[in-house]
Amino acid sequence: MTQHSQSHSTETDGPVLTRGHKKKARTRQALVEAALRIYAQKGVGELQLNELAEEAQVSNGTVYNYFRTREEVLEAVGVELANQLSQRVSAVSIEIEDGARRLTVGVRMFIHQARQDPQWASAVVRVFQYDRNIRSLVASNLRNDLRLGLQQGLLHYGSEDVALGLVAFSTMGTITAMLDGYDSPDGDQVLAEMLLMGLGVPAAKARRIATLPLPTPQPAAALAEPRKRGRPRQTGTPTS
Amino acid sequence: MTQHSQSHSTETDGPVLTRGHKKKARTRQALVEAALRIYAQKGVGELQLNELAEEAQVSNGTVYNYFRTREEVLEAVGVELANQLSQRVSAVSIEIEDGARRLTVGVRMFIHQARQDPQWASAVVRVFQYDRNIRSLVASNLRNDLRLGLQQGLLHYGSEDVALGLVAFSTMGTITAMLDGYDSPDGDQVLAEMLLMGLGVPAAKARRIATLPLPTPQPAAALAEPRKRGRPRQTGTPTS
Amino acid sequence: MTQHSQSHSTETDGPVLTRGHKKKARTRQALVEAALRIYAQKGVGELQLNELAEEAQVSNGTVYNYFRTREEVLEAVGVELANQLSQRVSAVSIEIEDGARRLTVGVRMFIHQARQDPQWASAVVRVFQYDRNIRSLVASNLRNDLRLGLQQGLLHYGSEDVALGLVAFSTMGTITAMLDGYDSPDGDQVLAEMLLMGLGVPAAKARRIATLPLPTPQPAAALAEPRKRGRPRQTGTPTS
Amino acid sequence: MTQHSQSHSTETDGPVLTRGHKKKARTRQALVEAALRIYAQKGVGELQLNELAEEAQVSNGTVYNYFRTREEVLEAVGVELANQLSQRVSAVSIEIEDGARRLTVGVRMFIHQARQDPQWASAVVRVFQYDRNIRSLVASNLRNDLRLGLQQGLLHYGSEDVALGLVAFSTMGTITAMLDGYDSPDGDQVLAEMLLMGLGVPAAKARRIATLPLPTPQPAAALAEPRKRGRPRQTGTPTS
DNA sequence: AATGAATGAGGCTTCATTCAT
DNA sequence: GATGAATGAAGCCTCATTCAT
Repeated sequence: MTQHSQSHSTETDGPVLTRGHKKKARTRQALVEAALRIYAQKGVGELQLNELAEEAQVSNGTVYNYFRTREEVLEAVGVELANQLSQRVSAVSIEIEDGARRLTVGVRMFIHQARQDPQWASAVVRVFQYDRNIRSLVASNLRNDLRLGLQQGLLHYGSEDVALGLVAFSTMGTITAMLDGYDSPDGDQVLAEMLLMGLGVPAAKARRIATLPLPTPQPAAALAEPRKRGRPRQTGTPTS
Repeated sequence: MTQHSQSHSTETDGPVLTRGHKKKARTRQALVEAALRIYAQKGVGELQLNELAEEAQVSNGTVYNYFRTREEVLEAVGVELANQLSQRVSAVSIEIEDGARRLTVGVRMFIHQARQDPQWASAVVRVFQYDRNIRSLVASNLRNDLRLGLQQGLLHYGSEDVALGLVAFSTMGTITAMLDGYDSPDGDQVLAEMLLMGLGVPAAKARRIATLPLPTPQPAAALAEPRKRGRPRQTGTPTS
Repeated sequence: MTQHSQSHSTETDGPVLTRGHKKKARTRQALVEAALRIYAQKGVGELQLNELAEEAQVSNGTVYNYFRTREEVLEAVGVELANQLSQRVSAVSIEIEDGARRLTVGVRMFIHQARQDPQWASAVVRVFQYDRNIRSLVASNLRNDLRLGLQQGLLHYGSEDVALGLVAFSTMGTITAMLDGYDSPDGDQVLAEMLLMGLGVPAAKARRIATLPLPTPQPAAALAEPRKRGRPRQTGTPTS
Repeated sequence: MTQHSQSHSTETDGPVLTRGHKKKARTRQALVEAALRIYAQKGVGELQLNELAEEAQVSNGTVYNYFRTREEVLEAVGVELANQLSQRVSAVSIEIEDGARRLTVGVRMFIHQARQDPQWASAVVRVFQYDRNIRSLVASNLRNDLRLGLQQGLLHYGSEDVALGLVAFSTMGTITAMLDGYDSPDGDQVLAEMLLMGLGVPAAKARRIATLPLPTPQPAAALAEPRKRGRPRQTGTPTS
């Protein structure tokens, strides 16, 4: 009954799948995106399927044509987000050979995109907190850059795991702070510089690398569609 | 007449612990501690009041003699944890005048305690993620040390907010990584060193400061009481 | 364990009971009166024992020193109110020999007192609706007057039961309307006149009887004490 | 899309009853009717939603597809009953031009129906006591007849509000007495005669109007469906 | 596939009652 | 007796899931 058309990923599946009944796959995508919007506002654990259905403009029963269970929705959204992340990051630093710069670019692009699309950023941060698989994925991306920099003699660190944590969590932290209302305009550069220094890059060089212009940004897509119906809501998100 | 007789735990409860008369009011403390244990295992949003009651060995109705609503429990526990944090941190670095060292000691002690009491650590991390008030509190503690180090010419950073995020989130991240299973034995020193370097301390000096022996640790207390009854548990939160 | 000191009735038991420990009996009376105030505001079925305790300025446990169960409280209050009613009514028309006038005076006094003490009136109306024993009591008082009037050739009616209902319910209705906000200044006279006419008294005579001056009113007593303590409520834990 | 599809019952549902498509939406009506049966047995304030669900043969959750809260159920049932009342009354006296007779017919029909369907009567009386909006509605219906009678020179009264209370409450009182076990066979005629006299109609004329034959009665419908499952019941309301 | 009503387990909350001090 | 914390049954309400159309 469910169909599981494997069309996640970020919209890139243009000519894939017999284009006759794209509608079906679109609904699934609409659900996933709606879920991300809800994540952004209320957190992962707070996602409710009737709200999801409403947000995606389908009836509640329809959700079950695409997912067998709530758990499956969470998983699918996690996968989708992971794909988005991989893709956005790798797209941007694909041509860079320098490990330190790859790292820098990744961190800064991430923060940039977060500033442009706070909803997406909020969802990412929350999933990162919620789902250790996502953390693993992010880590494995970073790990490559770190090792590359190490081999190239650009970076120096005592523990790869600690370095990993430093980079990943301080980036997420900067975004969190931004969402909390503490936004420094060139926070991305400042953070990148600090991180490079922390990873053994001399101050002058760190600053130079951290302030290089970024490659052309990606089109964000896929999120930010506002909800249609309903009063201002007030169901969820307690403190944060 | 009814409530909050004894209040905030970590007070030094002067003469005798069991002063008889207010023995009942210690139930509140039992509830808060039970809540922390549950946070540690399942997350903040997953706290359920019947489970809380069971964990604290009281009946469900008793919870409502101390908190009007579930929301109030979350808040009270957040406050409690915030108090614990402030106190532990300030207790440990109270005699240190050097901003860079204060920072270092704080970060390292925190990680140490987390390693000794993973349950407490898990609760702290989760509350930190969940509750922006806790983040604010941690930030304000750190801010003092940062400014001190800056005035003393020991630290150099471009943005206080970013520096704040760097220190706080990478510390929490290191603990999260530890709880995820990535434990580096000297992680605290390594992280401290990286952070100092990131904040402009020369490499050699950073290493020296980061490897100084720590002051005598505090008795952790207050957590780690095991649950008594119940099935093997495993109800909640999937991934994290 | 309970004491059941039979001191209900309306304060008249001056020199009864060894006056040593009147305090005890006073508490019981305080509870009954508090209950009446709550009846007036929320209705009989809505009485809650913790609220009762607060209103009576005792602790919740104390209620159970005087009543074994909530049901017993309701009953005691019903009895008290019945006594009050009998007493007030009979006190006022005790010297009147004319059935029609007795009826008239009873109805009018009742409405008068209701206007002077709306809280008491509200309680009476609600108990009248709730408790058929009270209805019986009121009925039996009225029945005497009706029969008297019939024997004296002053009243004429086809069914005693219907006449009873007419008088009792329209009186309660007038009070209810008053509490609903529809207050006619001399509603008591108007109603009495209508009732007399309905019971076969010629119009002129009805008006004359209905407009006779009333005997001296009773001191109301026993209700209307305001609540003492408390901010606007705030039962729970103030956390901090 | 979710709520109150069919609304207020007593509509004549034109062609076929079971039109298939909106069959589901008739659940609402089942709920309202079930609520009336419970009102009749236990009182308005005593309505419990699990019992309501059982009585209406749906699961408890279903109730919340139609009403957001218990309070909303009470309100909706009140409105429904108000509609039923308006309709029944106006249906019966629609062709009568004489204010006194309209009044008489209304009162008598009401008592008749109450005798035929004591469950419905009990619900009506209880709602009338509980809900001042219902009282207002009844009043506004009566008011028209009273004014008409006044204009026509048939009725004479000093205060419309008092007259209103007299008629309405004595009618409800007669029904209450009937439910209490005091049933006079011609109670409706006797009461009507008394009321007319009370409103200034000469005795002979009053009797003549009060004893005229009534129009054909309405089919009562909508109540009296027995409960299916369950223990012998008897949980609630003690006295009345 | 889509819809939306129905379901019911399970969580939150209240409140009469008990009990130790 | 008086107190007020503790108790737990019972009611309200939510929400993932099922099902008939």
